[in-house]
Amino acid sequence: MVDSKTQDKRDDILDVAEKLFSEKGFEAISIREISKAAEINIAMVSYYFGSKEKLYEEVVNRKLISSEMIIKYIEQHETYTNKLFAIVDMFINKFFERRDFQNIIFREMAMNQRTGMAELITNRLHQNFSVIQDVIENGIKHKEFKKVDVELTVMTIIGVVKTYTTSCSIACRVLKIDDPEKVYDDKYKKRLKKHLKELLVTHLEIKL
Amino acid sequence: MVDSKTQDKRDDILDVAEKLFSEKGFEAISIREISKAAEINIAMVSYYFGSKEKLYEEVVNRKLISSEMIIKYIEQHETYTNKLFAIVDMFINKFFERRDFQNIIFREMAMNQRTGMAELITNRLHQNFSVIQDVIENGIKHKEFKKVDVELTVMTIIGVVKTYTTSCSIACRVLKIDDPEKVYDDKYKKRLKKHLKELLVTHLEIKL
DNA sequence: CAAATTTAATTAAACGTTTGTTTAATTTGC
DNA sequence: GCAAATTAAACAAACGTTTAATTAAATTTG
Repeated sequence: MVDSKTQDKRDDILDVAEKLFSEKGFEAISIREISKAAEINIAMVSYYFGSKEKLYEEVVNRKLISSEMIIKYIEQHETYTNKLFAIVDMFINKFFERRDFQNIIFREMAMNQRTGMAELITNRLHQNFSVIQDVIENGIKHKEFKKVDVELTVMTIIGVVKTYTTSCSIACRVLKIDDPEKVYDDKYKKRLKKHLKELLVTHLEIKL
Repeated sequence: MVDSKTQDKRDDILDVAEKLFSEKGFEAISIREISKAAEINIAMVSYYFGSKEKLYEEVVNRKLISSEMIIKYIEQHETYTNKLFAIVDMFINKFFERRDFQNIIFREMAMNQRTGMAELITNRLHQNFSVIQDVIENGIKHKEFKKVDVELTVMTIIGVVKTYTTSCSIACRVLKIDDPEKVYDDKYKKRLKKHLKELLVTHLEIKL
């Protein structure tokens, strides 16, 4: 069994690494910076994780949303409309609370480096996207939604949320927000949810 | 006056650097890699551009879309609907032909490093977004569009295109495309344009 | 117009840093 | 007293940049 105190230390390092990696990227952050921020010796990263790359893999792996989680989250809702709305809520919530992490994910997606890592992420993301796709497809089949380009509709949902959370400085300017931290206020979270749902209501011709 | 042969060499280096930076990011690419790919001596980068950072700045600067270009492109269209459609066409065209470059831009946006560079990009992007915003706002004012959340609608337009072009591997999986290069086929370009326009038509309640 | 001279382009080698990782010694907790 | 945790120091490799020497091109001169 893993010592709980040791686990805490590991988690500390993972948290710090996640924050730094997300801010500046994998290559731009040195083990020395991570060690300093986590207040540990440089050698401890190799000691705990083996290498910088393996540390990074663990950072990514531990926070990926599982499609099972999404399915469990939406299965309690009756109509496809409500399932879809639940997905919107969930995704925006997750993106807002894990905004640091999302930066890592989508930066990794935009590159073809570290192919193993990219493949892992692609697989997991695709699973998540498939859940959304299924809901929309079933909604169409049951005449709850109008026929649309399902795949691109999925990308639209992700695209809006992703752009909002990963291009914070642009969001600030567009929304005329003075303090970058306010971008993640509840006020704007609600506004984003409202916008995305209205967009889907008209696009899918949902009758409320 | 700058020698045209020298200018060609510079452009060669800029092209190679753009490709490599876009694939793996600024920090992950060394001057030695760039030199090798461009078939020049390592010292030539410093000689031509001063430093790696200044080379990067030039890579970014020379390909940013100017808002003047957008304005000129759309002013020939009469209705706000056609202006908006022209914007959609233009953005998708630009994103498709400059997909390498877009990776750089949005990676830079997601980070807060190199603050000077980020600020430059933010300013330029914001100008471009403002043009779209103006069109939508005026369309609403002239009753051509329904009242919507204009700012988030702008982010939606950008978000879809951006997600499509900068997450190629995900686009492949979602759209069931076997060869990554096909993602940028005309077929899919048309499909994306069609989807985005239909999305806007319903969202803004445009009567065609 | 060719030779001489100056300027620009290009090169290989070396520079000092910083990188990720390892080693071997020391401290800590049980 | 022993194993695990932690440390400081050292490692080779790679980094961006600079240097000083050489070649190529352009300009001036006789």
